[in-house]
Amino acid sequence: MKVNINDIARQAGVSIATVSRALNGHGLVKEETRQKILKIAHELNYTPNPIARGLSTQKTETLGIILPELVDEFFMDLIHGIDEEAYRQGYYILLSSSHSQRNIVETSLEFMTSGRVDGVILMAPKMRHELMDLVAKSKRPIVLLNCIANIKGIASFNIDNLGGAFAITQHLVDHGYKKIALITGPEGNCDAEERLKGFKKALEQNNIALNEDFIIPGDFTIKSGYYGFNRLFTQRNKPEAVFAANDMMALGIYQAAKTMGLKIPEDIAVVGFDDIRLSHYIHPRLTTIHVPIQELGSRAVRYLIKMIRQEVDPQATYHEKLSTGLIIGGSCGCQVAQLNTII
Amino acid sequence: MKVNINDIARQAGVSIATVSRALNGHGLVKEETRQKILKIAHELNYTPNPIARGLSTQKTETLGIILPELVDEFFMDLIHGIDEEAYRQGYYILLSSSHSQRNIVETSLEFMTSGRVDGVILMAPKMRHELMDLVAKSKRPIVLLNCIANIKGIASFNIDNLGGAFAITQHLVDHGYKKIALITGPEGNCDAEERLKGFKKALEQNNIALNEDFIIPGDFTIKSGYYGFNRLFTQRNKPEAVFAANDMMALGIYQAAKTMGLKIPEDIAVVGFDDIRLSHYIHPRLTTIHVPIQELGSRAVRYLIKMIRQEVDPQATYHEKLSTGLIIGGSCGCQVAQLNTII
DNA sequence: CAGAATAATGTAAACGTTTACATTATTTAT
DNA sequence: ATAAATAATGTAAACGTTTACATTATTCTG
Repeated sequence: MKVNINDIARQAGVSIATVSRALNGHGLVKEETRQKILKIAHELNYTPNPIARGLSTQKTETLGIILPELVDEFFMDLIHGIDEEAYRQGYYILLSSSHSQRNIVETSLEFMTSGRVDGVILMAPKMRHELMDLVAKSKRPIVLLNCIANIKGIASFNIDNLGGAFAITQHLVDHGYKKIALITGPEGNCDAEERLKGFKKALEQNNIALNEDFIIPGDFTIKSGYYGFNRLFTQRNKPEAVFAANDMMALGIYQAAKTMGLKIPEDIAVVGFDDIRLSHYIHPRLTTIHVPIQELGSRAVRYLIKMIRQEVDPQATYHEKLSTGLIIGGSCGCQVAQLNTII
Repeated sequence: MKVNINDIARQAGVSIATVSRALNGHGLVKEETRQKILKIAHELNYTPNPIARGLSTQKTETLGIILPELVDEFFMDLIHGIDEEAYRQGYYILLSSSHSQRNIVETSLEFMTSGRVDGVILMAPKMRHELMDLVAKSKRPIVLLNCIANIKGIASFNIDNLGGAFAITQHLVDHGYKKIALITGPEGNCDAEERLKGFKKALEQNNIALNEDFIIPGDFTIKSGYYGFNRLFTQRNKPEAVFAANDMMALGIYQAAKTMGLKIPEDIAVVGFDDIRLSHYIHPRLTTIHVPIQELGSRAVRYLIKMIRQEVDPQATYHEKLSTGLIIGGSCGCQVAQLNTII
């Protein structure tokens, strides 16, 4: 039979309020009484029912995590970071992702109104109006994981896309490349837009004229990298280096280069962005930007819990941009020892 | 101000019990009354508080998912399958994973006793005694995702490791290879043990003597594949084909082969198990066994919900083994068109 | 029309915890 | 010793829903 607080109180010869105070560590309880209660609770394997506690306190110690999809290691790393930090702070993770049967607006609405979660981490690469409305109206703390920065009353976290793209483009420039192309991410995706900005900024700061023919639209898939590179190399004016706005597209470029009989980096230097695991194992190892995804997850959780606990103002405007790191492989032209290659 | 059931009842001029009956669709309610209540609830944006409902019904419509780790695409695919099916059936996912700060026994105990979840999906590659005790004593339905099969009162799901290993070993035999090696998975990991069994069974059924020197222990990492292959090829007696018990180890074999100046499949045929995404992009494409991980997740959820709803006996013994598929690449010696390669 | 059966609704309590405020016990100060 | 202050405990209600069983309303049958 399930033990409840009344059983503990009866056996300890005190009221249920005293049991509650003893177990929760606030309110006055004589130390002697408290020890007695703790001992009995331990003997009877009693822990407070979190559902009842949730109804009483209006807090569930649960965080809602809303993701746009669950398709690659990025999301694994993010969830991993979130899970670790949440656990560390005594929170549970209610996970939800968009798929063919559910969209992100419905899920967001539900999490924000249902009482199941104390706060929400929302990742939506494209922030539609209806979503922004929801976020603005929410009674529950929310942390966004995207480019939205310095908007009144919004807390958001992201990686420094612009800084990373700048760094890797600068690296190509430092190699002496002048004709540098970019295969972009999807239109409307703000990470992609920031990477484009970083690319342009690096060219500008190095007094390299931007050639619009060297900006090819992509969609973060291998295929768009493959076809984008094909397009670049069927143009009259050919680049000497190409920056793929993510590593998957860089893989597509590797494919296309092989098909065309081009050598990397001798004929064409290639760099990517996000340092997926695969990038370690291709030849030459891809030069790319490492992004701290787990840390992104854990920092977002930390701030969200601060808001829930009112340790920071939930209405405050806050933004964090996590810095990225340049990972040197051989694909840009650097001479590196390469042990970890497949072929 | 948060609307509650009393507001709806007052405005509809009925009791809260009638509101509850109307919204939950059971118990008698006059259709006219029901429509009126639904209309008002909709106008006031009322939905029942799930926490209060949970306390009353002792059901939260939440499933606890306990995973041993969150490190690769296997877990992403599994969570994806779980998430989709749970959503389809109106359930939420409370996700928890082991990490440096938490072990699987604690988490299992907590999920089974705390009332936060209606049932649990537990994946533990090594079923320790204390875990088996917990599972046996649990008041909540549990589905295991591992090799435990046909144990009294336990429901479990897994992929057909033995069948897949048999099939891929048979494929090597069909190529005419007689000297076939295996790099195993970790000791005590039952998936690994089943793959070893399938390997042995294929040899036996083809009257090929098992050479113990051709069984090399591995741990599912690239490194153990690399060093395992090195060991195989420093032996006097060398194999003509090697089956890596997972694709990551197969990648390690590719590395080692390159280092040694061996060609795949000309000098040594290589096959793997689990068809990770990376296996599509190496040259030659790895011949491997495809495993339906998303389906594993969704079938486990489906059965768990059946147990929760008492549509099946929660004390019944049940096991499902999901069949695998042979994916032909060039690494075994088959001639295949290979477009999707990196180099 | 009256009684029986069925449909519909309401009342009260349950679920298990937390906590504001009232009450009691103990300690301190004069 | 008495009064005031502080510590400790208890009572009652709250949180928001569900549902067993009682009550009332409506319909059916003889």
